[in-house]
Amino acid sequence: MLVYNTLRNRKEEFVPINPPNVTMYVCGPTIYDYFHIGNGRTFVMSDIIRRYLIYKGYNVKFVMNLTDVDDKIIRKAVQEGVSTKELTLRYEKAFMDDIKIFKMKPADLYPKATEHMQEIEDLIEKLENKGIAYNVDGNIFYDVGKFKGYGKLSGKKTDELEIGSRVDINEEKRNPLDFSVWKKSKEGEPFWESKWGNGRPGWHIECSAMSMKHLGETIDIHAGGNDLIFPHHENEIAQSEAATGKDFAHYWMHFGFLNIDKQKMSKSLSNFFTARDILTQYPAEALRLLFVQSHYRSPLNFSKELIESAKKGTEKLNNLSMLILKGIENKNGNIIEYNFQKYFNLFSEAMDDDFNTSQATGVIFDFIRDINRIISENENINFSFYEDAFNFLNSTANNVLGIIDFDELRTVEKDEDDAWIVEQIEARTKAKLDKNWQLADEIRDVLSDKGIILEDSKNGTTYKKKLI
RNA sequence: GGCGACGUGGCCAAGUGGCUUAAGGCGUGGGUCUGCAAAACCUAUAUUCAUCGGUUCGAAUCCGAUCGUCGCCUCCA
Repeated sequence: MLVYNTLRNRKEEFVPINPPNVTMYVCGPTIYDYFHIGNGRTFVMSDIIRRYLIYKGYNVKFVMNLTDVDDKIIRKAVQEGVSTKELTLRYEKAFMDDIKIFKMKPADLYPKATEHMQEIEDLIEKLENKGIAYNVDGNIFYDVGKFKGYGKLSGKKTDELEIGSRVDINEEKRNPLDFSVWKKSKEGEPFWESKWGNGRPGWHIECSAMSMKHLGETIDIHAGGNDLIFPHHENEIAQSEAATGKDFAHYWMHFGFLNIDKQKMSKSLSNFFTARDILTQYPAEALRLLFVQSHYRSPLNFSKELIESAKKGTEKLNNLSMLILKGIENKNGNIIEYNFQKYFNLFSEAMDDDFNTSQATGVIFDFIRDINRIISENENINFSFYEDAFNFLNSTANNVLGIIDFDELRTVEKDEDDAWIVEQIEARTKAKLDKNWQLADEIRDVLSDKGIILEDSKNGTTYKKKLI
């Protein structure tokens, strides 16, 4: 299995430290607002990578942090006149709700900075003792010059950065590139007591401390959005590796941006859609399909047209899935020979190549066409064929990619199984026999208005529910 | 200024030296089925991969130049 490693800008064979265990850390959201679908792309794709590792038989420990101390949080809390605690709790809850409707598998752990003050303080102390961090009047800075590996992730050379071009130079720092690991608290800001006085941790230190605490000093995979490469991940490496003398993470994975009109979707440009907003208009499967149809490292330009076309694709997946669920009930019928294994192989082949979900999705759709053809060319097919088809789609499209939700389809089928609809269909069938087309169409329209779509076939009329 | 990514059909997108006479999704034209529709299937939709040169028996794929787009170097997924 190949994984693209930002550390060396190339695909590398994936070799976990302690197989079959895999440790994975993903930089999560700052919980001061609803997350947008650009953030959502990162979360969903890391969810899919995790699920594929599980599919491959790995035992994955997956940690995603929630940043709950930071300037933006403080600013917004002041604006709203609430405590930072109250604000972050609110958005933590919203985050949990949103990932649920996005159908992500919950992380094994969602550590928060405010709950790891001791670990953070210990780590800073370690850096200070080694002479890598220095104290200027209660502010602790990391001395970039003391870590010779600085820049190895982002490929930046410290003397080539345009220092001070976009941010004011802080006179307290020895080197303008040095960054805060501990910030002295200002008037009115939340603070934690420490041996250096009251203050709060810098942004990067929390991830170092929490990753090491929950997953170990060296982990397998550390992931996040493309914009975190520098300075966030670069600084995490600097802090962690200077403290331990060990590799911090073996594989660094980064996700491409979701753009709007070719521009990065971001809070500051206010060109974003929140995930919860989009997810009231489209099923999670449609958004997930949109994401997996392109490669996780490529930029993806979001538009109404794209999500609409993804929704159409989802309908195609669901139509066959419903047929399969019904077909499983047929205990008699003709046995069909079919090479399902071929598709499992093609799927793994695609995913093994740096999680090529785009190709893997192509495999799924090839499969769908094949199965649809077989179903339309054969009558009375035995349930074992449907069972095998279900197994393939369930373990790939459902369990790994999350673009089909069989559980939901099953409940939809059940919910709609009410007498009234059946009555209407029977009335329409009778009207059709009487060649009363007008009445038949009327009944169909009434049901359609209620979100029930009828489909006639040789074996009678079936119905399905419209997607949102 | 430095670093990095990218430019494939009407739209999205995989492929990165011969398996590809370029997957898959959406759209569009034609057909099968149907009272009509829907769904599904069949079929047609790029002699071509930004442009121009080069390497090679062979290039969308490698090299060079040019044009264009985006990102990072500030908080950011």
